[in-house]
Amino acid sequence: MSERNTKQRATISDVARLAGVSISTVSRVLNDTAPVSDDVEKRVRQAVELLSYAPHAAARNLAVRKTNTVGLLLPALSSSFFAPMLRGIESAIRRSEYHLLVHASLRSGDNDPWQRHPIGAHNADGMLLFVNSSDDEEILRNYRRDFPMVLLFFKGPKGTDIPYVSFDNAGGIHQIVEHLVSVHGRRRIVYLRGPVGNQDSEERELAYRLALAQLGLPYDAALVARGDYSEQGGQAAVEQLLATGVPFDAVFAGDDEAATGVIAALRAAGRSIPEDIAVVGFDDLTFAAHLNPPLSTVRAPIERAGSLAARMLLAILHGEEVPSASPLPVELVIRRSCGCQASVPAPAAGPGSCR
Amino acid sequence: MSERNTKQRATISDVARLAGVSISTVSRVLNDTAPVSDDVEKRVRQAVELLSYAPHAAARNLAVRKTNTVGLLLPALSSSFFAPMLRGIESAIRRSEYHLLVHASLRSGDNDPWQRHPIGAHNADGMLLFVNSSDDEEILRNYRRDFPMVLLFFKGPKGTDIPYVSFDNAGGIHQIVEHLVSVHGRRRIVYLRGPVGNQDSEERELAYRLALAQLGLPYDAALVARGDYSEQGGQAAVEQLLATGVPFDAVFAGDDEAATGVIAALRAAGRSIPEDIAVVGFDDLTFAAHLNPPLSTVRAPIERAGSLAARMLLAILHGEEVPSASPLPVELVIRRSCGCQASVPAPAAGPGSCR
DNA sequence: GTGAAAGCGCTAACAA
DNA sequence: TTGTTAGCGCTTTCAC
Repeated sequence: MSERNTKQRATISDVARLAGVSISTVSRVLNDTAPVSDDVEKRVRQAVELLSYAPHAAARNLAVRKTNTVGLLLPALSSSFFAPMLRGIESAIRRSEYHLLVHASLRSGDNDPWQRHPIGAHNADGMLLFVNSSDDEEILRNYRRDFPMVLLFFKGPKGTDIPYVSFDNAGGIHQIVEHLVSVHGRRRIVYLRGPVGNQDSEERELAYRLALAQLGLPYDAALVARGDYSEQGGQAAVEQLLATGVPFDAVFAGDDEAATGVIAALRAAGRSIPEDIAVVGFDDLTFAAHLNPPLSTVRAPIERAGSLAARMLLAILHGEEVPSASPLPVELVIRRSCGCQASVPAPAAGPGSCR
Repeated sequence: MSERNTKQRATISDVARLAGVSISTVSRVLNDTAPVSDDVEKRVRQAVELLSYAPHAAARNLAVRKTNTVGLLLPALSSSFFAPMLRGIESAIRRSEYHLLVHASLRSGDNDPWQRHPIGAHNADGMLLFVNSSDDEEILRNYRRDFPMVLLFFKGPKGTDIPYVSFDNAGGIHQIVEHLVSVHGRRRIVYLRGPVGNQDSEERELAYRLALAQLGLPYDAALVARGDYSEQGGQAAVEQLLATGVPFDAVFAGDDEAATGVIAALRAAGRSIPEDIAVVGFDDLTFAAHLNPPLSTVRAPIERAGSLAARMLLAILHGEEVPSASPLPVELVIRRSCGCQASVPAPAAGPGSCR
């Protein structure tokens, strides 16, 4: 039988006793906070090693009034979009002295205090926020307390100036819509929305309308379908569109996941892509290149955005004044679903070119 | 200018003072740990509301000697594999009183103590571990201290009996290999490994060899290629295989990400899939159905595994004895890349059938 | 039903 | 260079 050693965790006093010094001395060598004689330092380090001592974070946090962790609040951990974002955040946080506390908050309105404030000043020094609005109250409260925050892909409640990161939605969308009409002669382009309340989606819709106007194309409200940045959402939206009989020759999905649903629905309905209907997405998630046909889309630097947001938060935590980042540039990625024949992805192709 | 309110966080004493009671009373009503008169309770709750007080986690943790958080250690946050796993873990943790502390530990061997023990008894009550072996020392230390752990997809160091979750690799692989040979007559099937040290990959290789033997096929070491569960790895492996000229008529990739690389490399070399070479994967990640051709694979219940592991850890934290879970059943998913013509995925098709 | 007071393990003055 | 001590904000006996 495995003989488990149930002895308690060693504390700083244990180390001090074993090394024959006071606890403050131990604290000093561990934190390099004051000079200590070589001899003493050696003894302390030996004791630490022997007891495999590790300082208790909660106690330290309490004493220094700092938790050494930053929180991340988002709607879900899964999804192809969050993966690169998380990677960016994690890599930035890892090179700092902070830990990352993550909370995915699908539902809200709970009354358990631990659920109501999953992350806040009580357990983090600052937080990264990706929420679908509606949490304004909580954000404002933190804002008033000067609690460090950085927002991911949305502006905070009005009246606040919380720094945030964002994509240059307008620029990317102008390019891809122009590509669809100038190169492929599409004229009835449906826009597939993201979840209601998603600021990115709203910006993208605006940009879509603007692009249409600039290209001299009429805006038809019937061509705006509601999705939720999910495959099922995209599929359902297209099925409904097909059912109503509104004519269209292209669909611009608010994100790539929705685009895969669009493709599936179109194909199931016997429409060929891109001949009958061109489809394009947004984000350039990892699977986009492997879809059938390979998806033309707008590449958003998601990982970079995550890393940037984290670094902004870190800077704030280090006492710096941090303004919102300017919108991160996106890039047109032309593959086949728009009608181009490029067999190789042609990054940075201008809207007028095709490969 | 926004007029920020820089007042300090309210503490329990502030609440007590405002409510005209002692701090112990406040603690009592907040934790429902002893009867309190209705009147007092009301006053306390009002004060809490007024000050928007939230207990300071570190202080509470210190007092109760419990952190109320569980840690998750994994090699990376991104990747299509971790996404569902994280979702499973998160959803289980969220319905408990615990928080989730995440740490992605790409590199190791660092000497900063915070890096060396990113998660442990100092900041968590238990942990979920997804590591590529080599961290045995740390695991053993925690094990000896009775620190609650649950391992994800690997058995712990020998001599330990740390509970873990796993997939029924053997069963799934037997089915898919048999399908490849019985239905499609493939005889030279390459196995594309995962990262060295990955137990799942080793199990899968063993199962592959066993299946070959049972089907009366010879084992050829030249048909075992090394990958790393990544698209690039799969691509490189196939390119090399092609370069050496070893003949093969199918490739079984250790996971779906590698399979996409395999497909890309094969196609780039002008081989048609599945006519020339059949390819199958493992996991059934979200993109598998959308590949071209749609990927036949073995579906692993990743999200369920994550959730199960988290619930096991929670059970241990609640004082229960928890044995390792029996391997989670996997399921053959036949699409087109194996040579079947099914236009619709046929879940649970037997190895002998094709749609 | 309520309050006083002793810690939880650590850091940071302040002395020596 | 080192030790003593007073907290950090909270829970939890132990009295009352």
